[in-house]
Amino acid sequence: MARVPRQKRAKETVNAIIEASFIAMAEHGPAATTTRQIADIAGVGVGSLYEYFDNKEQIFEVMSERFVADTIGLIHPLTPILVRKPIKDAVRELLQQFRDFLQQNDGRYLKCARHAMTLGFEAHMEPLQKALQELVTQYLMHHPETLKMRNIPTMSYIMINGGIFAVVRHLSEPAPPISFDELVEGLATMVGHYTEREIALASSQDVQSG
Amino acid sequence: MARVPRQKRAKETVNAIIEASFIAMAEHGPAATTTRQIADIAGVGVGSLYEYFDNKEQIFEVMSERFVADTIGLIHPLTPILVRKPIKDAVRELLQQFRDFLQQNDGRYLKCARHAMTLGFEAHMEPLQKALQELVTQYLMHHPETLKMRNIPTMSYIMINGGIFAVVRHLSEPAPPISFDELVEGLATMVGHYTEREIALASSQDVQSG
DNA sequence: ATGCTTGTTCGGATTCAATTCGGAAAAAAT
DNA sequence: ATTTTTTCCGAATTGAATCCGAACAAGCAT
Repeated sequence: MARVPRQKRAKETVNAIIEASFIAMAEHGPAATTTRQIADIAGVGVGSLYEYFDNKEQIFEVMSERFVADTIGLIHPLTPILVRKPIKDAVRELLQQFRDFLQQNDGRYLKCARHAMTLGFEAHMEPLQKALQELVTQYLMHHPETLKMRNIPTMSYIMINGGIFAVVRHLSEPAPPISFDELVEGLATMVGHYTEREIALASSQDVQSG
Repeated sequence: MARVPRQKRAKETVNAIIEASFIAMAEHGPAATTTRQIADIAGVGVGSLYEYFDNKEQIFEVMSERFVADTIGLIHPLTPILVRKPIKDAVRELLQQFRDFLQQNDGRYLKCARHAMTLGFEAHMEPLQKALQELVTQYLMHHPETLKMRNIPTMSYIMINGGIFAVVRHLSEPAPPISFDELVEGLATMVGHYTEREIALASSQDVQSG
């Protein structure tokens, strides 16, 4: 941001701009969204955009940041609930909540997420990654038997990255070959089987070595 | 394309433009790549770009198509070799080949894949998806016991999409939390455990119902 | 209230990249 | 050699992004 809004009026302007960006973006996609459209929807002059944002790209960046922050806001309060559930239920619950989250506000987030990759939202994904990492860690602590698994960092890396992309990609497809529910079930099964198999292996190791 | 190149000279021009796009794109990213840069690198006038491409976006589209076609060119001849291997070996081999492929030409493909999402290259990914689907199908046919698994379409969807993204993302990260070998091993293990568990489940079903 | 300073808004002017266009040069066809 | 087709180009056009300075509002001391 070129400048920080000090007065209430200015803060409202900044907010209106971001809101307008979500709307314009959801409607036209990022490439076809012009500064004039954003300004018109926000009800401000074009020049005002540049008071608080260096350029159009930065507006989208702030949008992505807000999206990521809101997603974390979804995950964080969910954590204590998820860690009590069996792993497959936890995965299912998380993904269904995520879907509902994307579909609120007339699917605004969904439409943005669809185009989100079209922007550099990967860059802002790190906090989300951290939040999910934290969720995994919490989960493992509540289920000591899962700590027997090997390669926990590797597997959580795969599940988090692979999971995010599989979901976003699915949402981006106009005619996905499988339903969202099938995707959710598949991811839950995948995670479930992996942990079961690893725990079984760890137990047999115990028998052999101890 | 606005026009089709008929003479050899013209075909060379088109090729030079695409090559130049790869180079410019790898260096500056898609947003910062200008038509003038492409033209300069290709050694042609700006006007020439528009002889064979409707606009800049279309140049990127053709690039994406070439990238996808080249990737398929990697996978296709690999298929008969992979289908004979145990599943974990097949996954390892495929991923290592894919990494080498992305890193050739000074990482040109990798850099493009990194920004690829920034373009609409997802749109052109379908043939790649098909090729991988075909690989999975071939594999299943060569290993009849795996056909007992449930939800094969769902699981291949997850593995293909999740796998591609995990690899591209990992290779793009400046300081990844795990090594590439660990990632490969993790993905191989994940796939391996899943199939083992599913096959075991299917067998116990057989016992119960038959 | 009044004058002063700081913050805010705006839209015309400017800049810059994408795209167009018309004619010159090269290749092919006659 | 001449005509026709294909190719190439870069100056001119266009339109969106960005800048800027005047006009307007808010805060604040006197």
